[in-house]
Amino acid sequence: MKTLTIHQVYQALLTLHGPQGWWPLQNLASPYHPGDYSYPHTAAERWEIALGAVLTQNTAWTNVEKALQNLQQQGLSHLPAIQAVDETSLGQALRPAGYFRQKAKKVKILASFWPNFDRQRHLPLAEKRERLLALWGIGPETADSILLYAHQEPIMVIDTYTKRILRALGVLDAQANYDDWQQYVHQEFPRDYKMLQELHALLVAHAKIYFSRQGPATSPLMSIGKAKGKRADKF
DNA sequence: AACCAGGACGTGA
DNA sequence: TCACGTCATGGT
Repeated sequence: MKTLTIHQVYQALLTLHGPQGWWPLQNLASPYHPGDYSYPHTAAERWEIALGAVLTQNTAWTNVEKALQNLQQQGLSHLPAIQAVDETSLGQALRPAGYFRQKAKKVKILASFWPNFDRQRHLPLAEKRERLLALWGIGPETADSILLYAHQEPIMVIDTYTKRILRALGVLDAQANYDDWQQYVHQEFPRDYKMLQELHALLVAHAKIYFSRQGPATSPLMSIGKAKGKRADKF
């Protein structure tokens, strides 16, 4: 079946939605503006991205924002405060983000690991990825989100939205696993962190509008490509 | 009132 | 490996 290339998808989404400019955290000193890929500049900003990557696991970003507001109000935005607070209290602040007991544990583990890891951010990508994956609570998507957005490493994030859109376009079959998806994108798309950030952010923005499980919207991508069906109905 | 949201882990086969 | 249950709050 004839399908769009990843690069064609990227160009189409860029025309449709414009530059996204992730990561969309709110507590940052220097917010991430579309077109500005020099961010993040400071250790505090890199930590906020890592924190947000854990909090948004299978969770709507609006709920993550509420949890981040709680942390700020309770003086728990910075790393030392999170390291000092007990897990139960941290969990209460994280309640709006869901899975609050698990996420409190995950955040405590990541917080103790982060300073040394961030200090060694010049280490090889593969080694850093292994170290992240060795942590309880950090899976492939969270690890790659941290590497791509906090450390500006050229690695693709594969989330449910990415798979949903690319599968609907007939890119890979249903039995592909995370590494299969990632290798495919890496083969077909420039290994450039700025472009990979935009590609992923654009896929998420597009999916929120046109690939929600409830919404009736029909994606313009489906008419550009030759994929059959207006939108994927089962994933 | 079910269903869903930018996953990851533990378990059993 | 891999499918399946579990974790949890807030919006639609």
